[in-house]
Amino acid sequence: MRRTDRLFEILQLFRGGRSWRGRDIAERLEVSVRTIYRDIDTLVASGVPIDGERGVGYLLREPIFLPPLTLNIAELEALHLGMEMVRQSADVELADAAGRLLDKIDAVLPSDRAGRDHLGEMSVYAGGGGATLEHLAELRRAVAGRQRVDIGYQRLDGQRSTRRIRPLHIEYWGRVWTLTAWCEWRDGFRVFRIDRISAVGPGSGRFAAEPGKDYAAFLVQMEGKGASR
Amino acid sequence: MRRTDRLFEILQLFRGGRSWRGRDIAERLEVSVRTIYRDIDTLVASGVPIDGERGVGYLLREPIFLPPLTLNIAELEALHLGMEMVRQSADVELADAAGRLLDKIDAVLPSDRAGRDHLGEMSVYAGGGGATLEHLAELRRAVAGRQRVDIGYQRLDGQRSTRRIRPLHIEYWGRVWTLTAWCEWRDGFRVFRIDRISAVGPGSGRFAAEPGKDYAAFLVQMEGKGASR
DNA sequence: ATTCAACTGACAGGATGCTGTCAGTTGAGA
DNA sequence: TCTCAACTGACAGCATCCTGTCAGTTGAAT
Repeated sequence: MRRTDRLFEILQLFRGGRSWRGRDIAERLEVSVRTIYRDIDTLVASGVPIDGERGVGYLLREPIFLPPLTLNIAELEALHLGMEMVRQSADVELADAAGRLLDKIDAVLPSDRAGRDHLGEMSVYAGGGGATLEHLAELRRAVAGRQRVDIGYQRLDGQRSTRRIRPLHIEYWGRVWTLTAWCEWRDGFRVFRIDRISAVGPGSGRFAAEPGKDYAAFLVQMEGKGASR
Repeated sequence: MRRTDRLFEILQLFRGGRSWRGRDIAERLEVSVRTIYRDIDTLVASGVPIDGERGVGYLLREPIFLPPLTLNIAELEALHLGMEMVRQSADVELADAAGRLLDKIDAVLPSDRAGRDHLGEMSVYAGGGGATLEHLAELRRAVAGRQRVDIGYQRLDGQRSTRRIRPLHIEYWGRVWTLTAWCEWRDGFRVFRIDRISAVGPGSGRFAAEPGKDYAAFLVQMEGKGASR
């Protein structure tokens, strides 16, 4: 096997997410362990974020590897605009991630294209303040992990309530984030504005998808009502 | 010079934007033209979009080159979310560029991370329809190129007018796009909602930045009025 | 202090890649 | 049809890189 092919194979092993000892990689790829140590050195030197620890092995610190890409001007502008939109309108975790991604991009662009003023004569004012979205990140995780949660909610008329819900889907409407959920106490679908959710707590574990109470069923129900989305 | 260093130098030459003949590159890097033909073949084979034509030379079809990058999960989510926001809320040019960028990313991701459903249990509904933003792209260009334009505008009360303006800045507010301009007929700053601009025409060429009539002056004036942004 | 596995530096030998040259091909223009 | 520059295939010779081995180092655990 040629060296460049082997380097690629090592990256594919690491992409799987687990850690690998040098000796194990050597056996797998049928070379000496000395060769694997050199290969890992080469990958690290070219920027691949590999962590290694005696007794533990090696693994990729950041699992998503993008090979060299070429973009045109409009694609770079779209990237800058989109990251600014996320920085201002999503939760702090996604906003920070967008910022880090821009930093990575800026670090490798020529100096005439990098830098803070990457939007030129455009500005984004889409923020609603971090506080109103303090629960977005954990709700995203609850949706992804199919975890019931108990939420504290404050309706427009000021009335407060608590609900035990199955969070099904999150929507972004340009200024407002909403959560579509199945409410176990009202036994029906409800849509909550995330900026009015005042508390999120654990709500008795995970839930299984149940026909008639999932997001697909919600969409069918909404179509029946003729609601325009 | 080692070959890999020379390949990098060739990329740097192309990043300058002009075209280069094989013979000129060979002279510059002090190797034979045969070697340069091999180098260009190698760059093309690894995905660099180089165009070549007899008598013209070689140049980079897409001038922005990103070397290998590694991202974590949140950064990839931010990227997907941001590109979807652009696709739905910006003009067709930026929306298409965002789509192409996502296609490029998906093409190089492992299959478990690529694909259309990249937002998982989130949706973006930030579109206002392409028609209302039909002038955004040309206004972006007018701002960038400091070109006066004549616009047809329809105010909220239905009244229509035409204005000759110096377009200074574009703002995105989460649902609405606005254009900040110096209106030459009213001799003052005005802010126009881009979805209410019904026509854009050439407006007697370029304008020079004029103290008191640029975007910085506008911001000072807005601060004076205590307006909250 | 000792042990053991992970890791590194140095070396020899082999393998692979690279370069310039040259004859030939290609394509556009006259 | 001819000319000319851009480009390619083939070749020999050289240069560089890669690999496995082995002695030594390192660091954690005992």
